[in-house]
Amino acid sequence: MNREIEDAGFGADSELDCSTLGLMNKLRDAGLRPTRQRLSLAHMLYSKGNRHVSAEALHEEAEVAGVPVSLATVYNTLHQFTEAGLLRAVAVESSKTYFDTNTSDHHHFFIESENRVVDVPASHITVSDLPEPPEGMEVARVDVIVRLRKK
Amino acid sequence: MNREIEDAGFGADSELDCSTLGLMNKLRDAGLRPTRQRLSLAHMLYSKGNRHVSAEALHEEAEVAGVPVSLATVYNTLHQFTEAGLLRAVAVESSKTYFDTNTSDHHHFFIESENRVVDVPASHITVSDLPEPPEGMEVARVDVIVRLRKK
DNA sequence: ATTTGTGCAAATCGTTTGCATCTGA
DNA sequence: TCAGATGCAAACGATTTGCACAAAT
Repeated sequence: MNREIEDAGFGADSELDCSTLGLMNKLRDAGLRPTRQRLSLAHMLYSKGNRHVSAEALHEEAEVAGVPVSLATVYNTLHQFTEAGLLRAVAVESSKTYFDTNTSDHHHFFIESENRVVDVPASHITVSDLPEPPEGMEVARVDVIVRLRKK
Repeated sequence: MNREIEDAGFGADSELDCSTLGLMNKLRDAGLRPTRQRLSLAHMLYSKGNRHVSAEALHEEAEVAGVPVSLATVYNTLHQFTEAGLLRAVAVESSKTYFDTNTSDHHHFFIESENRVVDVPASHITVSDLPEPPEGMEVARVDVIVRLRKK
């Protein structure tokens, strides 16, 4: 087991905490090999509370942290995580895609002046009187985006 | 007045109906010169009920209709219209921007399999218990997107 | 005459892809 | 071993921009 962790690229001075072990299982469960890059990215994503990151931002963060990952791999990883249900893509504005580490039922504030996304617990917004979907269609998800501007 | 309309590029066989006159005023009121291209685009946008178009789609539509407009002008026009409150940008997925000719308070169905947007009257969705916006912020708008998939 | 809009082509931005190379089970 | 992952650079699609030309007031 220790061998495995070593192989994954965590040297003697790295934290070999249960969070890392948890991540490996998280990835395995999702059918994704716990590679060095995926573990690093997962670590950055999930060890700081709920986050909303763009591919570009995560890539830079990795560089700063001295973790060599190509941008293409960041994109691949984000999409794989999303497909696996480990992340959720948030569509706030049609230019950048934001990935939300919070996959539970909730909504979003979008602060337009800062291009920043903030979670709003689902319990704090009630959507009712939803109309019937057209024939043969069903509701996949309801996204509520509360756009905020400076007062 | 008729002169003006002729200058705007509407020949003898064009419909010089009040809809066109209305459009000219609509543009003037928005502080936009009623040029040939803007009038044509406005006409395509507003004479067929509520629509959700992408720049690319509108550009093609113009070409088919024999109205020569460059794609850059279509983009410019759509943005100008949006700033003027004549259109509303809908963010459904982070790749294409859709422009909605319905600027009144309402929400959207998004049919993922067809990349199609459909209006839902605001009266058919109730959003309640909205949380307090952070200090110094106010709600600019609440967007509800009901994502549909084939059953 | 002066300001504003238009078209084109090149530039940019975010994202995806092809392919040779490497790595984990 | 060998399917699966990575990196790089080139390809891509949507959108923007710079600038010469044309049209509107």
